[in-house]
Amino acid sequence: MPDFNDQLGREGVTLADRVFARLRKAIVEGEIPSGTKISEPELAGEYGISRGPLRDAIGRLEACHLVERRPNVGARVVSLSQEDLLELYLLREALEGMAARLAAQRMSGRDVDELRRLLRQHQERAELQEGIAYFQTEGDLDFHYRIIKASGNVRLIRLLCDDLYHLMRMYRFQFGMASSRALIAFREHGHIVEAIADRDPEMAELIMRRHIRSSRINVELLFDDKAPKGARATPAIRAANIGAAPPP
Amino acid sequence: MPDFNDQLGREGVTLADRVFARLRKAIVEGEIPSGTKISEPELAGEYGISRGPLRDAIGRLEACHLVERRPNVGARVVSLSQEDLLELYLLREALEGMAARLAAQRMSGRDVDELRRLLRQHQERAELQEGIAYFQTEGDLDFHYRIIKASGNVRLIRLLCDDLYHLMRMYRFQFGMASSRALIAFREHGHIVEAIADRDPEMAELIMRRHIRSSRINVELLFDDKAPKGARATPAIRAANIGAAPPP
DNA sequence: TAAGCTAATATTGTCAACAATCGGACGACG
DNA sequence: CGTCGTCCGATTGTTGACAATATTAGCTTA
Repeated sequence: MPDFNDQLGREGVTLADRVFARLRKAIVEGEIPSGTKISEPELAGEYGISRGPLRDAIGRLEACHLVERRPNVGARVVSLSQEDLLELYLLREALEGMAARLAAQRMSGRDVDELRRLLRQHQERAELQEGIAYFQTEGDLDFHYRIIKASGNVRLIRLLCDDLYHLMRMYRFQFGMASSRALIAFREHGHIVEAIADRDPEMAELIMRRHIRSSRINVELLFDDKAPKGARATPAIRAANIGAAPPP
Repeated sequence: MPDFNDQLGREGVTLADRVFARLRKAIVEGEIPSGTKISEPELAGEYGISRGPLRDAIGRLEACHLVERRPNVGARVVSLSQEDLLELYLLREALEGMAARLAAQRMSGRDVDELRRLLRQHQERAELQEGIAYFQTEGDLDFHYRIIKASGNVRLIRLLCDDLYHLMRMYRFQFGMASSRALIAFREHGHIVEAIADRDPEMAELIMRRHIRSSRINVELLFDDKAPKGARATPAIRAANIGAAPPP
């Protein structure tokens, strides 16, 4: 299980660090719903700190694109949208494809074995739970997480692990996308590992990109099913519209 | 000429916004050298503001990875390294490849014409100045900037235009990489536009990736030349290697 | 009655002072 | 003579109060 909070190895020492981690967790896991207005005095009182560090934390949340801020107005938790999720998948396709390519070039034999072991673990769990829980338990994210780390590109790692993956987790919490693709996804993971073990960067990138693209298409179909017409309201969308500006 | 400061359309209204823009410019253009320690009281006095908004601005600089901060110690302007630049190129290869793909899918005919006109402008300037200044005048960045915007993927746009491109500009200011590749790069730009005009996403992505990869290899060779260990490659040899895709 | 303006209120942005922490210098000890 | 411990100065982190701005409620007027 990846530790998404090890921003700097140790957990934050400063107040702003800690409240940032707490807020991020609360937002990602849906404890603070999408579209909620962030009241500085209220939160400051709740966390028992002053507004200074809190503003700092909110600033970092804004940098992660978890809240949106308008000058002299305030910050709101981002509203998740289908379009944004699809855009996110395109980013992942490009970036993680590159990560897989680099991993195939630079990963050590030991780490490949480690990766194989991880997959075996997943297989056991997946068989036990008949596949449905592969995504829910974040085994999927775990696998991707390791590939990214194995790329050795610190900039790529920071970008994906510090920013984008929290967003992915947020989407999963809100849309709860356990899917019929779980078993297929698991097999695709196996193919990726094989390509990496073969030291075939082209192939590793190709499969990884297809893998993520398939996920995106799956989500696309899911949306189309749930929303035959424009006016559908998933829970997240409904929550997002609370207090939000009326659409133009 | 791309406007790298239109973070939110209008220029910042709040103090932190303005000082952030000023600081970013100063850092990118080398006015504040790499590795410099950022003294909060000093800068606050210099800009005539309090430490509050200044800390906010520094926080945003940290989010852009233009400064690095250690708790209870302070912030320093990032030190540019060859490895980091090469990593940056890999990111660009992945992301701008995707941008070119999307642009080929979604760009309007009018915008393609606009892009052609831009290239003609570049050609005139390039012919006048015999190619050397194509990179220096940021015509290159300008072209890439437009492709990215044309992708229509707001997340991709924000990532590349708000963060990575300031870093690229910083590297150009510091390493001054005007190169013999200017004319070749210009021709490659032409090929990219053709692929987009043909509505050939695969091809557009392929060429864009090769284009950026060639730039990376060029920089790599440049570094190797300057490094004392290897034999110096003549410009002819360097030119011969330009654009050659690595064998499969 | 509805639209527009004004004033009150609450929230955000900014400031200056206080507390906590780090880096370096000096001196003591092995 | 080198190394460790301690102290001091300076810088950062934090706090509460002040000023500026946006939102909202109420009032006036067509």
